[in-house]
Amino acid sequence: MSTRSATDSLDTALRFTRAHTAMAKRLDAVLSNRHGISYSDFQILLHLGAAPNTRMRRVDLAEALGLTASGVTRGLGPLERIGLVDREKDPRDARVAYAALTETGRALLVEMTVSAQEVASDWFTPSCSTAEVATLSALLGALAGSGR
Amino acid sequence: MSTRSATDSLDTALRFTRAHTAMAKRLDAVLSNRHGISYSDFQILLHLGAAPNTRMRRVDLAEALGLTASGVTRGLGPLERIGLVDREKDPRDARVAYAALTETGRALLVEMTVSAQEVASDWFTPSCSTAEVATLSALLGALAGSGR
DNA sequence: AACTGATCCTTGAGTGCTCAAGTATCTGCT
DNA sequence: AGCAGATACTTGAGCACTCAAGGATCAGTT
Repeated sequence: MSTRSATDSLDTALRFTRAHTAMAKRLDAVLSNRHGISYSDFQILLHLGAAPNTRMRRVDLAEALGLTASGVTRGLGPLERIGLVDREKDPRDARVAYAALTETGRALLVEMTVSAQEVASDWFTPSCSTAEVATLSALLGALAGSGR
Repeated sequence: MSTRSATDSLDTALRFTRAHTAMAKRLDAVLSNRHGISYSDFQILLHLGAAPNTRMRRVDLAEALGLTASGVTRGLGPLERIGLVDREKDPRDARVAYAALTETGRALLVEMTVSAQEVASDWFTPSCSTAEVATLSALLGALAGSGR
């Protein structure tokens, strides 16, 4: 019984990574082809776009994405270089460096969001009803929240 | 309406990767610490263990894992070197190289599976009931299946 | 029996992360 | 005022993949 449920969990975990691999590949392929930006970079832009003043501390960005601070530094590098994101200082705390969306960044984000919504919707639809996507979303939300 | 459902899909996709990142990290940390083998290597061993004669063609392994053939070659390298997996030839087709679990590989797999079941179970439990895990598993199975 | 195209696998270069270690700055205790 | 520890960020080395290209072998056609 408890054994049964444990093997179910492992099985679910494996399906989880299998499904996620497929989804991420699809999203990444379309976003890269259409906009020249990877799925992970898009995630960064999206979070910045949703934040007040479209800017965030790097540490908070890492927390929001489930990455390390290191990963955020690496990801932000190219985005700064191509002018989508700006580096801003905090006048009160010299340690922090904000990442802020530029005007071009905001514009690109809008376009990319349309593509991403389309891809995500197409990916879920054939196997899941709208209600099922909602269920999935709720479960994933709980798991992502407690994840750390 | 249709717009609403599209933004839900994107939101679900983001939660999906957020939750998966957290889960994979956890699994990886425990398996690496306790057995010195990463989560992705464990997945390879698991699939081999479930296959007839505990061996598979590399191409089939790639398909099962959702990876490219290239990724499988890279992952198998270290496992062969430390004696968990053997390379076997097909007498009828000189192109194919089977990956086969060794005796040590089978033994380690059994131990690792116990750890992995425990971690997976612990990870799902606080946020999901057993029934919810079952629902999740079914949805993910459908998505993973249609993924390609 | 040779030519064409598909299949299986590997390799070089590059991406996107990780951890561990290091620098700089801030905060609180004494 | 000064020191201790926490916090923010960066950097070097390394891991787990990817794609594109290439080599070897096989199966079907002529």
